[in-house]
Amino acid sequence: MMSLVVAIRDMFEPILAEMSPDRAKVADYLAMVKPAANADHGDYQANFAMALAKAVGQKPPELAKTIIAKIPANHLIESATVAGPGFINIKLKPSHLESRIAAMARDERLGVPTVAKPKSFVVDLSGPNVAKPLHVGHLRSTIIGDALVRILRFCGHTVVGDNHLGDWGTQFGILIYGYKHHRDDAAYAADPVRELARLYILVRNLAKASDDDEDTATGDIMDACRKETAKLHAGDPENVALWQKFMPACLEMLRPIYERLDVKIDHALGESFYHGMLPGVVSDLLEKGIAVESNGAVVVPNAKGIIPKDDEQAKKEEPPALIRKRDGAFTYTTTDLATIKYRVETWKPDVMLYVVDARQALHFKTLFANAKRWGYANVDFQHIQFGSILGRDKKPYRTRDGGTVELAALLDEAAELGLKKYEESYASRKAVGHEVPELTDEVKRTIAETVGYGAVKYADLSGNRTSDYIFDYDKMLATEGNTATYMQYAYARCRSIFRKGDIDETAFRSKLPAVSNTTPQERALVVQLLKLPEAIEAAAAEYLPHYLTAYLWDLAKAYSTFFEACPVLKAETPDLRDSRLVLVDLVARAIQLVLNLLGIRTVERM
RNA sequence: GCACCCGUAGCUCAAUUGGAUAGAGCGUCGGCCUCCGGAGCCGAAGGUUACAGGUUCAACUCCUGUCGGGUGUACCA
Repeated sequence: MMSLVVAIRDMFEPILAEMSPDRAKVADYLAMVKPAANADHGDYQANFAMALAKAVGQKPPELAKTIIAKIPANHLIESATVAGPGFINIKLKPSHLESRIAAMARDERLGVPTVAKPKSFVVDLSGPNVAKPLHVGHLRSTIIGDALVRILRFCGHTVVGDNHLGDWGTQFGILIYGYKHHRDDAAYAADPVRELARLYILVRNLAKASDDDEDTATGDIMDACRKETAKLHAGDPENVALWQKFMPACLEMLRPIYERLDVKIDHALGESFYHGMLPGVVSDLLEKGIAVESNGAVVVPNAKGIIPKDDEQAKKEEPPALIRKRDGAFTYTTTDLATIKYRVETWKPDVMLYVVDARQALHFKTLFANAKRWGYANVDFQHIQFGSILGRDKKPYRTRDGGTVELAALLDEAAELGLKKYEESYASRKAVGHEVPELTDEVKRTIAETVGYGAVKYADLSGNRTSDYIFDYDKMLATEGNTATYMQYAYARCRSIFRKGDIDETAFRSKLPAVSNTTPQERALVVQLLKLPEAIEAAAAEYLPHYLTAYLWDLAKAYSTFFEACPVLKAETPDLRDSRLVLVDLVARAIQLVLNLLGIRTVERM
């Protein structure tokens, strides 16, 4: 089923084709049909009369009237009126809304079509450094990346998620050094994951290196660690064997966090995977004349083709991309180029998304430019950037004593607060005299985690991803406003109605009653439900998950208003009751579907 | 120095990519519980969209400049 907005555009298409002097502009004009900015103006609005008037030399309001007069008899539009400087306000026929909502209810995909021309995507997401605990810095890439994978896949695209692990860096030097000098064999045999975690922290503390400066920290111990890293990279048999021995345990450290986040990534091809390809990348770039030697290193000139000759020029120009250091070591640019080569050869993507912190914008700008020079010009590279997570003091989010916040602890706290929310709600409902069921600890734990983790994810996804955001448990778990909790609550209320009415939704859906939309609240809810396909398409097209949270927020508000005004189980007639049940069920399904696209779960009671 | 991002209500954020009277939540003020879940609903106040120009029928959005904040700037990834 085509979406509402497309159906309306199709109606105007022949009219505009006839009237427009420039046929090529018709598509642009049609794009000016959008949902009404203000519900008082109707359901949809067409803004093309002003632009077209300019082209044909007429006054916009008169031209709008002419266009309206040409609309053929149809079952879609009830009225089209001219307003202001030439807007066409469109109101849809209730009968059409009803038949659309019926079709939506019959459809497992809730009327969301798959794309006509599926593309192939590779999404680079999460990318933690293994061998150390996952921390808050990896949260956004993981959450946003996972949401994009889910959204694009739902739209019908082929999507490969790839976790580009940092599994070849200094942290292994630290582990190898620790294992050689401080290991406890019995502890390692009993629980390698725990022992490696202990060694990593021990060595870091001995070297007094923080998470940020482990690559640059000075001191004998860090020098020794870096030597172990260099030996690993040079192929030293002992260190390579240790690396191979450690890797399974390192991956095992990550697994529980991804499980809790409900994130599954298809591949985890880390830096180590590309290690062997790097010399070939450099020699190929040199052969093709894309890279040159400079100061003993190998570099690719910047976008202007410049390699700074002196400090003065270096200050003015964008830097070249270094692909082999003077000491012979390769850089992350080299690895990234090798990764592009591998991904293109293996998965042949049309689009490659890098869900990475905005601070790496310059790196990706040069990386993409260089990849295109190298022969990958037909791949659409996109840096899906996002801002930093800040604390309430607007500085990078840290623990009270200034350390990095580990994800395990963060999720623990979120679930704990989720449980507290439930208990507060339980007490207050009980106090008001509601009948509240006693739930098992198991069910309560599921509620706590669903609410807590959902709150964290939703808070991350509901803002425009490019801006920084302030991490605040109180705000993300708020029961008022645009939060996961509110959406989950709206869902639980829908489900509660079906429970209360003792209605089996599977049976109900198999024999759907007719829908009417007599009251303004019902009509508003119907129109909002029908905007679902547009919301998903927009989120997929712009890679902006917050379009989906905005949709959910509007839907939940429309539902709450409906809920207050329109009794369902106690509706005046059985037909009306059934009609409203369809709406309630659709709200629940739409919330569940969209939350699922964001990687957030729902619960039947909370 | 140069480059990129940002500046919207007291606070946290939107604004469907150039459309009508710039919208929400929190907070403030005022209503609503014999009623399907009050983790709720209805309403009010609150704005020179940092500032100054420009383009356009139309600018928070595009261009130029100024001020303020953040980030990044070849051998760490």
